[in-house]
Amino acid sequence: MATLSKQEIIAQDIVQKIKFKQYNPGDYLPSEHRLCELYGTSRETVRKALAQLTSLGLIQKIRGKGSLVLDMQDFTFPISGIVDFKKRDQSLGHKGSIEVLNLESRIIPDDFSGHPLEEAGNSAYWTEYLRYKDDVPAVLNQEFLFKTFVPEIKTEDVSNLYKYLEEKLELVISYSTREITVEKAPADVCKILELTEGDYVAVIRSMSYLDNTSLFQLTTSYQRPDKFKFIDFDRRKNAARSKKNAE
Amino acid sequence: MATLSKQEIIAQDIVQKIKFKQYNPGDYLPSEHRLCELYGTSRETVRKALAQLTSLGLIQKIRGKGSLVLDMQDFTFPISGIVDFKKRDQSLGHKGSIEVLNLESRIIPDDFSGHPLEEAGNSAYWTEYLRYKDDVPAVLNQEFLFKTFVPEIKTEDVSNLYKYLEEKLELVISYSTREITVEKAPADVCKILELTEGDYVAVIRSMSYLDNTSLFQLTTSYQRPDKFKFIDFDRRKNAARSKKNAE
DNA sequence: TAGTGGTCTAGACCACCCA
DNA sequence: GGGTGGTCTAGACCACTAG
Repeated sequence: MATLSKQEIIAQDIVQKIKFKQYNPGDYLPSEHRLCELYGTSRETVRKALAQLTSLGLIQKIRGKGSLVLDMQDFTFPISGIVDFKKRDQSLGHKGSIEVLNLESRIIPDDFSGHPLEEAGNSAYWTEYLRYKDDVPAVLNQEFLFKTFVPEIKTEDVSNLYKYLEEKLELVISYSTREITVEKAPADVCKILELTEGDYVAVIRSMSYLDNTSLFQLTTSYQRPDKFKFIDFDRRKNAARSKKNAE
Repeated sequence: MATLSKQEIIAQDIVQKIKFKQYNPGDYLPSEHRLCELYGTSRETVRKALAQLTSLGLIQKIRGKGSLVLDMQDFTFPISGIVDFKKRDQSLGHKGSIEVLNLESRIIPDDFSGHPLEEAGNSAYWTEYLRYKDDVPAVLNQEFLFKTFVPEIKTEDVSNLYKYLEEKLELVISYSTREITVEKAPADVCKILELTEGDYVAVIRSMSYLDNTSLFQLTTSYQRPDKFKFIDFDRRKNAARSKKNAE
């Protein structure tokens, strides 16, 4: 069973209400005071819930006025990351949209795709899989999964990797770093993504960590340029608010 | 004068101490209790400061143990965004690394670079500028700045745009949305970035907003593929922690 | 068992917006 | 002036880690 904190419950409830148009873009949410009453909690707890929505870009808090619901129409939930699903999730093409090309044991090499690897020599699973969008091979993923944390994995688990890792292996995935570049596609990648020699691809290299800061996954993802879109919501870290700035 | 909250002061102080190796990757920060004493504040305030560092990817909090300083060596500060400066900031090439090609008044067109524009018809400044990296033209920016918020701007202000907007115009820039794609470069962009016809570029389209949610800036940024790198730190939104998951 | 972080509370005072 | 969000406090109880 899932155990959710009050702030989580409140946050998710408001997210749902935004999603299903109970609160609309341009509206203000009920005031924090009112939300305290509605959920029977203290103000700090409500504020922590609202802080989550703020960092997701769902609301903007305006001092003296309230919490304004933003218009994120163009941003399919979730807000940030690779848009790797069609807007309207057709029933066809949904199933079987991932094809696992390879799954085998390998020792971590000295370097992988430019990653600096302190973990060289460890055992891991190596897997390659292809994701289709609009029935076109759109993304080729190549990755290592460290056996220390993933002792066993089957082909069918790869299609729903995070579900498998979190629910079956009960790993707590915590954070990852990503690096996006644009590069000429290697010949083998070209072939798989049905590109012509010399074409460019977007390359995403990422390292993913558990909550105890252990690296468990190394991924290189080659994205067909015409199928690639990365979206991002960014809040400016207000280094300092100012009245009258003296340089 | 800048007015910083306690949590900001604490956060920045710890950031500095990490930056200057007073706290090192692999170390634990002083406990929250200890930090309360050190800064003379309550625990919630300390925790808000640590929450900032967590979302920046500087630390990882581990229950029962402490706040571990992460190794973000490969991530030049700031953590997320376009890496648009050389690792070691040489004195040459630093000055004059931006060349303003164009600055003029224009009416917002019906669409711009695929942006859906409700603001069509408004007056704005239109500016194009070129950013050099390693003495090569690396990024071409084309953007609109709405005159409602930017009534006046000079060529020299463009080279330090956000400094001008925040310090001189006292605008409070709050958030922005970004979209990254990979596209064939238009002919004029090719010429400016010294690419050959048909080459690809990374394109970043962004919309930037003030703290009252007003859109004030629309940008399209063409990045030479060999000079483009986007880095990102991502925390997994823990939908639910679980003991034993039932489906 | 002692120490750590995770969550929550019921107040308080302030700055801002608006009628 | 009354309502809003921004910040801070001094407690409390819990869950987890470690020796």
